Amino acid sequence: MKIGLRHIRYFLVLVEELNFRRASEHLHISQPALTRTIQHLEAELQVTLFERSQNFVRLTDAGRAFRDGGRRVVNGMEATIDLTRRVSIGEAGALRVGYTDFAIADALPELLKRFHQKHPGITVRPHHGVTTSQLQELRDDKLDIGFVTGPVRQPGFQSRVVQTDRPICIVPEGHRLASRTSIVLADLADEDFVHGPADAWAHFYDYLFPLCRRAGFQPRIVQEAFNSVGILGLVSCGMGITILTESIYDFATGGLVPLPIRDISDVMVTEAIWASENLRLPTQHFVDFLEQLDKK
Amino acid sequence: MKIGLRHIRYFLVLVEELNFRRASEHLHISQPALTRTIQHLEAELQVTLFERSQNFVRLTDAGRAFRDGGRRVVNGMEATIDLTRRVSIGEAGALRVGYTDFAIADALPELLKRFHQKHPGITVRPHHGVTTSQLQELRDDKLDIGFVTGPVRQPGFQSRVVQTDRPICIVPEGHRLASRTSIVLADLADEDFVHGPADAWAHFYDYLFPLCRRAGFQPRIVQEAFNSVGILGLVSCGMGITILTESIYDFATGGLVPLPIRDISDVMVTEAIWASENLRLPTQHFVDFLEQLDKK
DNA sequence: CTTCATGATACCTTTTATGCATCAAAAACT
DNA sequence: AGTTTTTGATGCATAAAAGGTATCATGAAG
Repeated sequence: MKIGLRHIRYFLVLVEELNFRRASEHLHISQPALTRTIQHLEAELQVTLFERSQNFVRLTDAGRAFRDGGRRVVNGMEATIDLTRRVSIGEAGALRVGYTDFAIADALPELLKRFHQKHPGITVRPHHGVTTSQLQELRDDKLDIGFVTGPVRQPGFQSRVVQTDRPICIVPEGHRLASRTSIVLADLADEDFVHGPADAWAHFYDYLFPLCRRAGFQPRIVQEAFNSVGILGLVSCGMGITILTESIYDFATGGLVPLPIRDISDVMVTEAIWASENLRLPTQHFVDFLEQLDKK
Repeated sequence: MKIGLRHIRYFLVLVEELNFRRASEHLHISQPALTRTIQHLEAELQVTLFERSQNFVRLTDAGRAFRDGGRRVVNGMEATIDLTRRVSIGEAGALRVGYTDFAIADALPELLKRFHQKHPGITVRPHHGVTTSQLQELRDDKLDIGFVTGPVRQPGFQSRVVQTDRPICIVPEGHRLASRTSIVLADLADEDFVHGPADAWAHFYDYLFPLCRRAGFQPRIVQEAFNSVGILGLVSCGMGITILTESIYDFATGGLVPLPIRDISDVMVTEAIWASENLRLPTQHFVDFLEQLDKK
């Protein structure tokens, strides 16, 4: 015979009552049934849990230890059952969200905050990553939703624009262009650029390079940093200039000058992307949430 | 029907194997029995835990939640059973130990350290208190062992001397006696004394006052502090002098001068005291431990 | 000295769990 | 293409566990 949750539940009620008959009534069973269940429990444990006499029933030291542990077990079981049910109806769960520097600097924080208000049981697990790595993680089912630099067209996946940014040029204080109020792209033809590695930042380059080519030059990238904070850092110590978005510039600590670029009309888009089929419930909730944003 | 630990154990094995037949062999039951148990579990939870087909068995999101919670429950149950058994044979448990300033300043730390080495499963719960309050707590079964200022003779309790201290006089730097290398009690006849409250420190007074009376004076107590640290503090700011033990003087931070008292031959004893009957197992272990100290 | 309340035991019934035989469907093999 | 094997599910009979009723022994209260 093995110890089951039934034994523990009966035991805990008896601990409260310290009287077999009253405890058995509370449990809606007969008194002999309770007596035998406690006997079986003690036999299986090889431990006396109660001192009994006709006058009193009281816990032994070992009984107290079993009471404390038993309560934890029963509470843990109830919590587990509750959580499992909530997960099964999508009221609880985890959502793995990928994001780029561009997304986290602008729309994403507010978006996640509102999603959390609507679905407080769903834990958002943020995964930082560039567009290419997020797309791979989506295909590998390591990620539920990606926030990536668009436009992306991935077979089996759907996407939706959540953010548009007009790129700006960022130069260090004291730079020859720092006193200008705005520029055109051609002004940057002979500048040194600071940016991210070509493989990781491929999607941003796909957006930026054609614009420069149209303006008649190929940007000369002389320094690479692994994220936008690093890029801004290198710019501020005079290693070169860069083109990023205004929201990212807002994170800079100083020593930098933002310059609007008059002849860029194309915006840079950040898209949410997710699998078109077999969505997990938290993902489905997030997609519904994104779609409701349009209606409001 | 209710969920029992059996359901969870079977479920967890199936989670490991993800194959009903193999899991049933591992459990030493037939495959239909396992299928039924999992069906009952899912019916009771009203949750699908596994996606099944003839080709594969895999967990749902809810199944993963139940797996994590179920593991905690089963581990908690096993730990509880183990702890309960250990408590019942006295291998684990709690020992409520009372101690005075005199005890904790000298013998007790080493004693408790060695006891813990011998019985690592027993947690010592220290309760600071003066002799009188410890005796009350022993009678009320709030304490298993007291370390008190002796001699005490309490009906139904046994005691054993664990520490003897020769009292010394402690005066502040710059005091008229501070340059002496030792004194006799009569030197203190006209001094102001700092000590603890009469009710709480009754046992110490019972030891000290007769000595002073024999030396021909009644100590004049002008300041009271609640513990020995407070007494030493008041002495060091010149409020008076005191008589305590050398081990307590060792805790002083400075500004004090210790003076041996040549004409005190009676030592001050600290005793361990415990009930003579119906000892809890940890208490019995401690008493046995104290008795083994003599043999070594 | 009786009455009452307690926890334990004996005996029987109901409920639950299990094993065996078997099925339908898909995969693996010939 | 056809056969064999493997998978999880189901029907039915059996074993084991849990429960109920009646009753006992013991100590407390009246």
